[in-house]
Amino acid sequence: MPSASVIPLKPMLFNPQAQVCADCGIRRFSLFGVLDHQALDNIHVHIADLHLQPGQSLYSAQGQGSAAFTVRTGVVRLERSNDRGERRILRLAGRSDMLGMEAMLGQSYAADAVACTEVTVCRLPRTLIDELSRNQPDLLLDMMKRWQRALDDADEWLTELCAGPARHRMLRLMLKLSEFSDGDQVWLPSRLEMGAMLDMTIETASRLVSQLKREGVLDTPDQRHVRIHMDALMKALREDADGA
Amino acid sequence: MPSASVIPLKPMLFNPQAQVCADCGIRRFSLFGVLDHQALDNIHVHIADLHLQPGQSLYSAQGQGSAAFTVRTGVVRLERSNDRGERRILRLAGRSDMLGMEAMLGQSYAADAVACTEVTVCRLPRTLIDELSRNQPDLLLDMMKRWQRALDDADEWLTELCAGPARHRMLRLMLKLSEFSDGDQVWLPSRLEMGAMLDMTIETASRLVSQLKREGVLDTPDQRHVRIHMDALMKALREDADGA
DNA sequence: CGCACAGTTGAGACTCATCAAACCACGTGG
DNA sequence: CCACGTGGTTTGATGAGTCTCAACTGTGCG
Repeated sequence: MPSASVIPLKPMLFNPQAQVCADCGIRRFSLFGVLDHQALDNIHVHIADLHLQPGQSLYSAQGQGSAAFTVRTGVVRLERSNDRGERRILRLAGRSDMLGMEAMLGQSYAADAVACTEVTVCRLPRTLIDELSRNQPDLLLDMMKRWQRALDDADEWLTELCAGPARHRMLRLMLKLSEFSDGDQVWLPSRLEMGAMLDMTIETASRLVSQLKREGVLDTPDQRHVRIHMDALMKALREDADGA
Repeated sequence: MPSASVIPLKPMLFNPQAQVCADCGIRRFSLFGVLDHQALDNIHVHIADLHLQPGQSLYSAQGQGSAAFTVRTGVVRLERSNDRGERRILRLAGRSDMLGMEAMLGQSYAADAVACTEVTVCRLPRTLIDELSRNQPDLLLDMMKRWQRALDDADEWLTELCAGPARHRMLRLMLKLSEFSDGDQVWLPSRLEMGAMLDMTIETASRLVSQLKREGVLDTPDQRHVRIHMDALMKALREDADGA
């Protein structure tokens, strides 16, 4: 037994990877959240930390996937081209969301993942799942919950953002964006991105944003950020639901 | 060794449940497809066989889920109400698709599941997943693949059926429906259902169907079935993609 | 300064929703 | 048997909502 003077408050972690994960700000929301320090120490695969600039691609559809990812900061969009060659944004991933999990099943990626803002992610190599099923089978259940969460997100995106008149879809988008806020500022997509999310033209998106600014629902300190006045937004959503 | 005259061609299964599953026509597409007879014999939970009439509900959102289901025959729709109280169909499930898997994670159902046609399903009790993780951990990986497949379906539904002009969405729906065909007849949704899938009114849906009948893409032996002329459909889809 | 590019705004065309009426296939009850 | 209502479907006329095309305005950058 080591002398008391050198025992740290937390158990010492000999695996440097474990130390990084232990200190990670979002660990309690992430896959490893349920692991204690000791268990963390037993993870042997290399978990890399990636940093992306807006517009940079995290992975591409059809690419043979070699890793899944956990978003630590920023917003990532999942997109796909349909048969007419138009790009469609399927959904957004933010802090603590996991994407590209299909790679862990040996499948190719199902969509493109592109950074919308500055983004930091953890890269979880494909082999992690093998290690988990051997050493931490409990985490497989957690993985399933991640899948279910992705499915829930997809379903919600479809019901809320893909139906009804353009104005209503835009209002719902603002509500959705507010979920990705850090502080009172929220990332504001380009008009092109809005179009790809809501299936409308950039002109319509622009008109709607301008309109909401005039109504005092939004204001835009700069081109890529927006302050959303939630009370006004909610009021608009209500009026719009039963008013039409 | 028993005398040759009494040895069955397949090994004898003592668990009556196993016998049912072994004889199931879709077993090789289903969760238990990878199990051999012996392993099948070790499944102890009770897997019930359900039969539903068109319009009958399989489960409802918010209901505390007690089971997942595998579709053996027929078509089931997953639907949800959005904030404006309109029902939206999220996707369809057919032969060998699994639904309600969230129940296995102890969660409530994320949507309503309703039979569109006559339907037969297997009911897989929630406790099955515990049994699997204890006795057949390999199947957990298979379960994950099911989740990924559901996610892929959701993403495809969104990209193909939720964007573009009404006519194009209707054409894509016909293509999608043809995946659920048995024989040359395919289930034809009601106009109300089409509206809930494609976000259009029943009038628009009706007009488009009539138009496609006139063009020789569809014909309807009876109200609830359609014969789809795939070559004409494909031609229409192509013209529609680059023509507009 | 001038170019490139995203965003804004307007006018007209077209798609689709709305409202209304008629039709059809049913089953019910007189 | 037929009249009758019911619920889903079809069709038409009209108007609202979006797209398209076009011009213009900003903003950043060489």
